[in-house]
Amino acid sequence: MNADIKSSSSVLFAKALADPTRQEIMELICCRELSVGEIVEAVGVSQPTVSHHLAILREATLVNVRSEGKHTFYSLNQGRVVICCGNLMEVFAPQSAAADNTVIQSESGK
Amino acid sequence: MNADIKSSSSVLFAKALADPTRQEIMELICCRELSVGEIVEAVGVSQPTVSHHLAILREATLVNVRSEGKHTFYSLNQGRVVICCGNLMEVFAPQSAAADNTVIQSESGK
DNA sequence: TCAATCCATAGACCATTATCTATATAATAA
DNA sequence: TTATTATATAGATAATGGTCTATGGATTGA
Repeated sequence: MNADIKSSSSVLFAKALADPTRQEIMELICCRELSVGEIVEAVGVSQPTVSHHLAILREATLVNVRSEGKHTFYSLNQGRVVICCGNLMEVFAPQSAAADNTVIQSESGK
Repeated sequence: MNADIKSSSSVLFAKALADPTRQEIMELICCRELSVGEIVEAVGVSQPTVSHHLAILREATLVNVRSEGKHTFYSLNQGRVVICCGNLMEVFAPQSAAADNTVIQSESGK
């Protein structure tokens, strides 16, 4: 076990969150779909930079993507956030009551 | 609100977790105290590198530190992990049942 | 078909970071 | 005191990462 923590999903998840612009994007699309253009307008960086961040979020399976005509809509995968946070707590807070909470368990096991 | 997400504790937390060596160290000291030398022996990088990683974990208040003679013992701050994960879920998974779990709420409010 | 729009990718550039060696500091032992 | 051990800090180096401009591919409208 624990063969390659380097490519573990926990590291991938943390890396995806380890940038303020990405967290800003995640907040924007947390509870709604936004097109790339709308995200660009909101965060104030260039369109390729936003695409770059979205690619990282995609690779971490943290976003849902939907294409419609010329537009591509992104929304946050909240369930994935819950699963990843649950995994972190299972590994790094096993002695905490929250770490083996049944709600989190059932989410992470789906 | 949301004045400077750049220096937010969520970004600091994610950055602390965004390295495989640091996650390895966190696992090692998750449920016990280890001296710096013991950590060095376990992770296979140089002592200054381990000290560097421990400094980052300290700045994220993710470790408890105790000095005893020549030795310095580190252990993981599990409660902090729970709080930070709870914050992440509140922000990035507000529509999930796990995000406003009472156990997490009481922990993050202490 | 042609032009315009939307988004992704490529490449360059600069900042950050992970790692190392060397050294400083602090505590203990001789 | 002097030597030894344990840890932190400083500085150098190489890799990673965030951002930009330029460009390509796909879709739509004229």
